[in-house]
Amino acid sequence: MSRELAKTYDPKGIEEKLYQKWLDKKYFHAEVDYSRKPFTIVIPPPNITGQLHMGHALDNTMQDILIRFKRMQGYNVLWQPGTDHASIATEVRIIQKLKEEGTDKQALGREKFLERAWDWKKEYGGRIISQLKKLGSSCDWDRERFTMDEGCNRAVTEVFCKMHEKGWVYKGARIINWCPVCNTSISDAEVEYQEQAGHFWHIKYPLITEDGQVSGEEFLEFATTRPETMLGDTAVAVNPADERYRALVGRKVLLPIVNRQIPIIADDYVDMEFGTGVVKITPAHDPNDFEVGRRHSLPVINIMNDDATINGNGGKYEGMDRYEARAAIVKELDEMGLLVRIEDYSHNVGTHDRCHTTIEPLVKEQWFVKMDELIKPAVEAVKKGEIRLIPERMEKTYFNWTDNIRDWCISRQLWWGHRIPAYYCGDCGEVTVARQAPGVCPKCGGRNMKQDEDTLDTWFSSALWPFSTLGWPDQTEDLKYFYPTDVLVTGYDIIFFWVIRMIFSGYEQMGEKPFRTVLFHGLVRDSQGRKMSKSLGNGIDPLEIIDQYGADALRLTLITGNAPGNDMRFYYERVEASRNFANKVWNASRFILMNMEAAREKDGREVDTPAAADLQPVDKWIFSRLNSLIKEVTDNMENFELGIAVQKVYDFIWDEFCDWYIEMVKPRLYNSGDAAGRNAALYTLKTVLIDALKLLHPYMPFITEEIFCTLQNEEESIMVSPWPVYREDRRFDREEKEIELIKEAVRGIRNVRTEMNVPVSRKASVHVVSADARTREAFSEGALFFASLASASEVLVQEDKTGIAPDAVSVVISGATLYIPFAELVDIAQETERLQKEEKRLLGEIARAEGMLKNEKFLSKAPQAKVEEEKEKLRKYTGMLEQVRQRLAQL
RNA sequence: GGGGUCUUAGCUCAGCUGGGAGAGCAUCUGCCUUACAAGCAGAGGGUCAUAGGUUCGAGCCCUAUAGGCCCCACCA
Repeated sequence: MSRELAKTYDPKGIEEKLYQKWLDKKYFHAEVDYSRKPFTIVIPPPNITGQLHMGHALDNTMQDILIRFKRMQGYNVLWQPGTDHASIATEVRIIQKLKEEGTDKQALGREKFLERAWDWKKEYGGRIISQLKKLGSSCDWDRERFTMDEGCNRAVTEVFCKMHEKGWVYKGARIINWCPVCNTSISDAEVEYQEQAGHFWHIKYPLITEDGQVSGEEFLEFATTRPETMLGDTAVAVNPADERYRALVGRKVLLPIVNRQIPIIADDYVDMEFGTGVVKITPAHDPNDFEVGRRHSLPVINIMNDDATINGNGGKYEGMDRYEARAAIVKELDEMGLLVRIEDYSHNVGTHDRCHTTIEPLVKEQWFVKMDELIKPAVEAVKKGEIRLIPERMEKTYFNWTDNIRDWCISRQLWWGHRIPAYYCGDCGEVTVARQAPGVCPKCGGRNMKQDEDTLDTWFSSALWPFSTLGWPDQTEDLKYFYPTDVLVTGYDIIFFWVIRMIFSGYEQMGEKPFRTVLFHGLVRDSQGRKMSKSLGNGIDPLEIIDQYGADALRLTLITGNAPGNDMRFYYERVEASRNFANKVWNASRFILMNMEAAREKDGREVDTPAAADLQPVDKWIFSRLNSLIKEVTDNMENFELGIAVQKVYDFIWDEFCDWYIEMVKPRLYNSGDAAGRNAALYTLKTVLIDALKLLHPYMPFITEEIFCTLQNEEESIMVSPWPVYREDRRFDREEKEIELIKEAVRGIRNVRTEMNVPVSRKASVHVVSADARTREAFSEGALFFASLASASEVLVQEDKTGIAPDAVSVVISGATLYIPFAELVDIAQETERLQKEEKRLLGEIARAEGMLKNEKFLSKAPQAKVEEEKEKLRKYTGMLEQVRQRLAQL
């Protein structure tokens, strides 16, 4: 920025220029350095299919704030970036594209398909990275990783093999969630339950009589929401305690259509209270039925193909879609007189969270991770506080999951992902899990080895991210130095998918937690509180916001006015407010620069450190205020209270620094012939501004950098400048109090003037009357700015009321009374009314304080400091009341 | 069914470990005061969902109730 500054801040151009500078200077780059303490964050790797959305913007802003804060504090910070191959999401997109081209996955073949996927990665994988850069993210891009790069692949294989050796990765035929559209199994976490209106079909099966005949009279009635699954029924169950059916247990019913005799079994799973107390059991297509089937050694009859059409076990329904079959079967049962009735029924249906297809529970051979042992250290870690979740309530969600955990189905019938390192011998059928493809079967020596066709759940590799990115499975220096990482910032929506899995993986593979703290944020919603989504078309593109208002404004908007873990609504008005703040900072800086320039011309000197005696009480006041701010903001940030911290900086800059301090020093800058005094003021302005900019920098990196460099007239970056620290020698309690008193006086006078419709331009003299010498001195010292702020033609400080017109307007503050003798316009009645109002207010205050102080229990139980505080207030208000009453008496 | 969370000014939300209710936007009134009208100076506006309880003292802690949102869960 040149010394000539535009009147309004325009982030365009500036942001790109500065980001390039930071890159050129390698400020983001981290190297192992044992002389400094590390601070590490691994990025939640965005999907290569992704475009930057508000959620990313929020997530990455938070991380960047922590990273920049810690960097300035002197930590050796590493923000490890990278992207995720997003197995299923990417594969679906490519399939879509193929479809548009009139071809499909099968026609292309695995190898060609993967080529296409890598092309995709090449083309779009970098897009989101460049978008993160626009946001100002200070990631170490030299270390950018990808979940399917060489190192991550090795990590995945290593973990799979190790856990297999341990018996924690196993293959088995279990009931899994099958997506018939994506044609793959999915894990429990990927199932999304949706309330759907459906039907309850009440059906009856004929009983088989004692002598093996189909009864024409006796039936067993039950209800189902999925009649088509009857094709795979292998039993009918009742509760063992159910008197109604006790005699029937052990007998059989005829499964209509299929004409199979199936047993009536007793199992506790059946709820006697629900429906007729009879449940049809389809082990192959219902998780509960599967368990029941295992307990009773029932056959498992799979009736469906992978595309959810009925297979050969469905007899004449073979080839029919599951819903077609449902209708046809209901019709046939009805014709057979076995359909009792149909009831409307609303129930939860499991759907695939990607495509929202109703999932089909199927029994299939899949790979699983055994969870019961693995999860233990992860539970302990959070229980013991070794890993801290913010906000704390997330622990409940966490434990809710860990307490009910089931084995994790990790194999996917997809091509884009980490192929499972299991090899099957075509000769003897031996399964070999190995880090390297075995050329021959270790059992029979056969050469007919084939690798498992399946790939791994995309979260399998994400779970290793905190250490795979640092070089694991090699024992690298990076790993030793940067691991465990410090903070993980992420949305609460992926706590199950990712956070928990990283935690147990960290303990299992590294023997150590992956991070100390998890900082959760909520969702960014639209202005009506709806989730931003493509289908609703209500998404707001962060890049457009950046383009229009600047990255700083966007970042500030996302961070303020919301508590950790809470969802927030996105309003343009709020971005405007943030933009306005940027402009405020810009203009305050412009003001200082202009005055520095003026002083250079007028006084022929640069701003330098003034003699202690040249610093006035106002200067000490703002230093003292800044000092407190530094302490509070630092504390808040250490405690991850990012929104609170920046709100304080905002208030300080706008209210205290701009609206008060700058206004207070103007007379000194403009009028004083005293170069030393001007220098002291400029020094204070500049010094305070620089520290305030530093506090603001993590939130608004661009504008703060631009101003910082201009102000110092040098290239040094604010992002590597030291974070301000609290200084005892900049604490000025007395000056703070005195300036606050003057502010109170100014506000009082402005109030009265506004009430009386006196324009600012009409000056009047102000008499400050106080019996306290120190107070008089304070007003005398501040007379110059006090006059300008209070529109006073002159300020007369005196011990008593001598020489003050009896009809002067008065303002009572604590410890002083101000008199403004307006020559003509004082309306006695109005003035009396005003003072009476004030009297009433003071009486209220006094009553409150007295009430507390008269309360014995308050006096004995409240902390002494609190009691003193109330006593002090009582004294203050009593004094003020006395003044007001005296004044009233005069009128 | 279990759990979480919210209910604070017209709107959107802050309010940390309990000690006199805040911000932004909106509204109203003055101001082009030589950094900023994306601004300045003022003003109005809240029984902090309801009912109890704990406490000297409750927006904050406890219990119940009402309403909203979210997550989890295999009731066929």
